[in-house]
Amino acid sequence: MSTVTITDVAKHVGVSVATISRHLSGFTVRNEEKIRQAIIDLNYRPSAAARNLKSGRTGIIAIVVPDITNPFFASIVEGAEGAVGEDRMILLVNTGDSRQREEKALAQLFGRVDGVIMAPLTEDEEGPSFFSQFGLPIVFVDRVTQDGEKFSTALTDNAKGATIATNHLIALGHKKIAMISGPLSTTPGKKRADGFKASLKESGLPCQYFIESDFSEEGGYAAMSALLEREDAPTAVFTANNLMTIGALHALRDRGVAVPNQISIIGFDDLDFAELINPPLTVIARDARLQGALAMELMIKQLTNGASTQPEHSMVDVQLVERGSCAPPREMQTIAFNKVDR
Amino acid sequence: MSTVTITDVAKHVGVSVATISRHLSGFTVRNEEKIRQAIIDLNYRPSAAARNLKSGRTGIIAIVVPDITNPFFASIVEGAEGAVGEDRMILLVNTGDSRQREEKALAQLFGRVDGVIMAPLTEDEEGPSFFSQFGLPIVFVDRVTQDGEKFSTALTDNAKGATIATNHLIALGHKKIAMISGPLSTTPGKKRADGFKASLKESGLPCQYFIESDFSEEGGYAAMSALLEREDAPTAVFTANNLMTIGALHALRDRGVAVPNQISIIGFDDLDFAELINPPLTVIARDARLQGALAMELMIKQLTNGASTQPEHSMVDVQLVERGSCAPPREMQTIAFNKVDR
DNA sequence: TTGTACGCGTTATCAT
DNA sequence: ATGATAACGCGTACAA
Repeated sequence: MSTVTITDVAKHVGVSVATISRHLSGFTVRNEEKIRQAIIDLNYRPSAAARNLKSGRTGIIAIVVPDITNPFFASIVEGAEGAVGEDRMILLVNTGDSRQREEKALAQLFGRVDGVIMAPLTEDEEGPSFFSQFGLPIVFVDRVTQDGEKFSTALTDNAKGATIATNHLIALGHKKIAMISGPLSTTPGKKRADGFKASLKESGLPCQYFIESDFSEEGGYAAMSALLEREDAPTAVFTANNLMTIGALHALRDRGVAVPNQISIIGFDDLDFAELINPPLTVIARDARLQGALAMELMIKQLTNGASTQPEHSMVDVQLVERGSCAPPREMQTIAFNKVDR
Repeated sequence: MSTVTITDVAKHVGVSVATISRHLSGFTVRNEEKIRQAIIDLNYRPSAAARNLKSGRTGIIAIVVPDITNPFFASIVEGAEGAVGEDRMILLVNTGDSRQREEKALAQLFGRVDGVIMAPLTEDEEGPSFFSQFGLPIVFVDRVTQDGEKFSTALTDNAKGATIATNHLIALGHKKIAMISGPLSTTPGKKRADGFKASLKESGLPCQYFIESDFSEEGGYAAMSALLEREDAPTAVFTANNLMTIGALHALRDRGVAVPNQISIIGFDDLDFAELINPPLTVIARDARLQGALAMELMIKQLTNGASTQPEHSMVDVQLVERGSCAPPREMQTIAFNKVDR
């Protein structure tokens, strides 16, 4: 147990604690060498707790995500980690998609961290107001809450991504286009659904195959299965996140539905193995690491500039990555196949 | 800024700070209701820093992993998170495979956390002696350092997994079996290589296709490419972790090598999409979440029982998950194909 | 049951 | 440049 304090070092060297403290803070003092040696000999480490108490700061930034095993959030965390810098650390909270855990975590966080980067479960939360009430800086990443405008955000251009995906399918000639959507209570869920519906409307297509699911692999599986059950099944589907895409692919595989011959599929968020599956998966991609890094930068800016900082909003761009999972609908394939599939 | 302290509450109610403190600790005091109300009215939150200083504990357990975007480590973290309990939290440190960051993080951790669960970069580190010197409880997960025996560990039965994988290939009739190994300086790297070599030797097969790589996707790609370059290429390959498996699959795909007809492949660690690729991937699987949970349990046990606790070692089992990526070598396929592939 | 007063380890202020 | 000391906010032994 390192029960050795600054006082012990001071006594050992024969100076006052103030001198040791100053040396630690980088000031020039008299017995530099002796002090350095004493610190090593005694194995002295400053107490973080005492420093926190004195300074009111902890040097720790919390990052709250719904599910760390989702590769997207893992990348967000990695990006944030990379941008946190030398003298701060990250406290990860994985809420496991549980509102209870999220609330509890938020309460616990106060006083332990200097700020919170968070991807809230849903938009209708009181968490953030809770924090703003206490003056703890907060930055939203990927998702916001209702009064999210008042805080800095690092989001994705969700609507644009959904529009690109939908238009891609429309351009291929699809008329019966499905969307397996995320919860409309979340930012990305809502925005992507909006983008999808807007594209459909613009092209004069009806919105007949819209399923609100839950961003999970199981949800994607169930939704895709339901879609395939329908008498008049869609010829193309847009899945609103990586996990649901995986689930949908499993459903397709289990039922022996051929992609893209029988159905086209495009997912939001790239997957590590998108090129390995057969056919390679066409997706809307974005740089999640960058998004995490941006969130951290916004947080550090707030921490540096103080409470008076104006909230800033950064946006990560999306792009279409065409691989092989989208093709014209079957009735058009003899005409357009060559043009599109290669 | 929540600059409201316990003193403010005490004054507001008209009692002493001790009474408030006792109330907070769950003791029965006189003005329960008034106190409760005052706490709400004033928005009082106990200072974690002050509590830490007093108690010497932080309620935070650090978990140090090399790469959080590796799904395996993400699952470890998730498992640990699930077992951490109500009144503790997790501090995640992602070292990004950098020894520097790892060392720095360890130093920063002291005083901020009650214990450290860690997957060290390599076995030849001084980290643990560093910790034992300071009396900070430590539990190794997935990997240990040289003197790891002295600490609690939550490992996988790596040698067994490698043996099962290798024997599976041998049983199919393969003679030219390659291994794309992890760094021999790491626990899993070394143990899996040992298991592979032992199996070969037991069957009287030479070890001609052993490549030490680095557990990364790029490394797996390079190693697989090198293997395919060889005049007398192997007919089967065992990849020592998930990322290298992905890399190897990419290399195979890029060169148009058919699996399992031209080459069989089996990987250590299951993949989310193992069933989605063509052919579905045969793997050695283990329960990473359980492993993380076990590590956390060992840590909590140590924290509860104090420094006198004897180190314990828990082991997570492995199992063969046969899918479609392994078949007899080409020259035998006419004979054995039916028997094995279905 | 309640209040007083001290200590936890550090940093900052004030004199020297 | 240095030393003594107050203060950070909380918990708790001690006395009442």
